Amino acid sequence: MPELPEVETICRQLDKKLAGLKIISVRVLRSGRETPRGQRFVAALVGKTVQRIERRAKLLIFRFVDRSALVVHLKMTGRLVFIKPNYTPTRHDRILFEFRSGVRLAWSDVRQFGFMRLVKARDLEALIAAYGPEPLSASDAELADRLRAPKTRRIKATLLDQTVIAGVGNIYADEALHRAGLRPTRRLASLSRAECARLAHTLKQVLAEAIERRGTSANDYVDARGQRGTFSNFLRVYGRAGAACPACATPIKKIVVAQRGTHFCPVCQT
DNA sequence: ATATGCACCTGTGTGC
DNA sequence: TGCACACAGGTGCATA
Repeated sequence: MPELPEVETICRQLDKKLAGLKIISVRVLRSGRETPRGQRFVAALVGKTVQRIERRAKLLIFRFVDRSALVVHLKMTGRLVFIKPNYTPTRHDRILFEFRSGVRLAWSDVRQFGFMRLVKARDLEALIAAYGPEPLSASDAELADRLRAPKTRRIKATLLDQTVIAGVGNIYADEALHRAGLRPTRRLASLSRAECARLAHTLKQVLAEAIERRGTSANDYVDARGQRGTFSNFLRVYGRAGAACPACATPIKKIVVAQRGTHFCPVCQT
């Protein structure tokens, strides 16, 4: 589900409520392939105190005061939602956390693609280093340069590559390309410096706007308070195949690029 | 180097 | 109504 803006939204809400709190209980309800199972994980986590919660790429990082960290990837359908003490677990809940002061959190994941890993400070650094720069921290020039580097690749595939730029997923790749007036299938070698700069700019713009609206709920996504993101109402192409382009009223087309559904306006995007 | 296919899972929507 | 199939905010690996 979540891309950078959704993970950022959840991150801010978690940090606000959980920073400084100690974990007092952990209940593993469903352990899948990527779910920590058993007593070791629980025993290691109980008693740790959250220093703060950060986001890097699409990862949520619970940093503990002992310098270890819990790294979470929600993948397609993962959720982290605050729950009430009388909450009844659903079949998709994987782990329930209780913090001091009674705050509780549920991690659920319908498709079970997501993971949680408890790592030491060293391993965390290595994990984080593998990603490209954060688009909202990097300059337009740096982003444009990185986007231009793999010359023969399609621009959409490059946007989705987490080692080029971190945090961009299918929705915001399509939205940024529409705003920049670029076809997702364009090869990078064909992009002018100005076009790359334009794309870097629209990418940052669309990510920032989506964060302000607490993300996009195309389907299941909800934030940590269980609320849907409202950027869904401002999408220009994603999920709008056949509907009118907001700029020129031409019907939006849907094709497959880099194995992903890809939406674009055949007139505005060249 | 890049693209493609498939795998990991479950749920939902579509068309017959 | 039932059933088969395509597809879904992500990523990783094996093969062309």
